[in-house]
Amino acid sequence: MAVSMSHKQKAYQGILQKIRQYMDAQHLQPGDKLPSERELAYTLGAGRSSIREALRAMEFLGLIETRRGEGTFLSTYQSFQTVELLASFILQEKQTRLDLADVIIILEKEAAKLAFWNMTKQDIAHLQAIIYQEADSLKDMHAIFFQCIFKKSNNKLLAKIWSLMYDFLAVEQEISNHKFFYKDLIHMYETKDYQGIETLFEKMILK
Amino acid sequence: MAVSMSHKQKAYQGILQKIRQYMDAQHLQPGDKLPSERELAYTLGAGRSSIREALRAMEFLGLIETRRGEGTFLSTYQSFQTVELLASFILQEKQTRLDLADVIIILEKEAAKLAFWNMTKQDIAHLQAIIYQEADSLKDMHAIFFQCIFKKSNNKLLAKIWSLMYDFLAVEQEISNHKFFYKDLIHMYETKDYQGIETLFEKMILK
DNA sequence: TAGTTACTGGTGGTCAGACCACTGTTGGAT
DNA sequence: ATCCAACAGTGGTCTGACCACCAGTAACTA
Repeated sequence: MAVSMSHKQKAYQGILQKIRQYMDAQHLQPGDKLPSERELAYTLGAGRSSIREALRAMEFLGLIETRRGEGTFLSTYQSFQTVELLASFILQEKQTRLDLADVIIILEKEAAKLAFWNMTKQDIAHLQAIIYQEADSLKDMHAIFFQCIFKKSNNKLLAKIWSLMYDFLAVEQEISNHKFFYKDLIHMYETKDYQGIETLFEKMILK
Repeated sequence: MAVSMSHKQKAYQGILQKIRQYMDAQHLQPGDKLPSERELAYTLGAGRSSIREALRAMEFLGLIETRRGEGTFLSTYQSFQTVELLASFILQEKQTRLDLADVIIILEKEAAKLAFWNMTKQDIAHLQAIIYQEADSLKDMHAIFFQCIFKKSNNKLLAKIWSLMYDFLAVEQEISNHKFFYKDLIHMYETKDYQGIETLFEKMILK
């Protein structure tokens, strides 16, 4: 078998990686052309059908754009259409919601900890202001509050995952019960109580 | 051409629709089995490769699950495919790759902690076995090791995010430095040292 | 020369057939 | 009744073959 399959991983997943590497190595910009499917197949040592499955995945994500007779190109725009499509599939299974809630708490906790070391007095004051100026809803306030924290965490990926998950949270679903929570967190920043953050969030994990 | 192509629409898109219809007509429930690829190809009048491209898309969306030697099944865990989406086009950016490493560590840490309360002696023995039976690569070993832990964490969403992120890790990128790491973790399970897990992972976060 | 046409090579789109590796079952031997 | 080997079915992959389409280029015309 040409494509190295490390443990059940399908070929197209490996190919995705390789194509990504290729894009990186060649410094491809949006709009640039990718090698032809046949060439990719030869270069990466895979069958053309496997290459195509990988490309379909990328196309589905809006990463590339294929034009018959011309070739495959890096997409110039990030299509968000996919997001909406996916949103329509959101499931209502109970367990998933519980999982989701935990995941969000975990992300918020870690962001709060990462942000800990970058938190200035000004930032703290800002947080304070957020919880006092009444927002439309608790959920909005919560979102703004943590957007701020995620920003200070300096990890955009973490922030992105969070915002995505957060969008899925049913509106009715409670976020954090009381304002005490936010005040407590701010207080920990003020008093440099790193360990306290862990404890504060830990209580909220359901299981 | 067997598959009706209403101008420019690709075959697999039409096939997606047809499969949807089929699912509806047959009242398929999550977990039910789909016809085999060959049968679908015959029934829908398309080539098997086109069927596969459609199935790949559905799999990518988390709608189905394929099991080699068994068949294709409706996923019991639909939704949050969004994560995948996000992952891929977020990861195009540069800085995010550094963030990625941290995120993965965070996810693994939290999974390890969630799993803590469900860990039996048998499970621990299993983990032990994994690190001793030499795998193809360290990355593979690591993956198997944590797949086990994520399973015990009882949070499928967390696991899904992790596996996705993990796929994006460049092969060369080191995971965890030494085998000591795994042994340490196992030891903490044995000695019921919950706090130790936090500390163990904390050291690995870059910033 | 300038403009049109026809040709040609390359590309994605699709299909058919062939293996392989894996799974669950079945039927016979014990 | 139990066990195990052979088997049929399935997804995973590769190959080779067409087709439809596009972009140049060469040839032809005016």
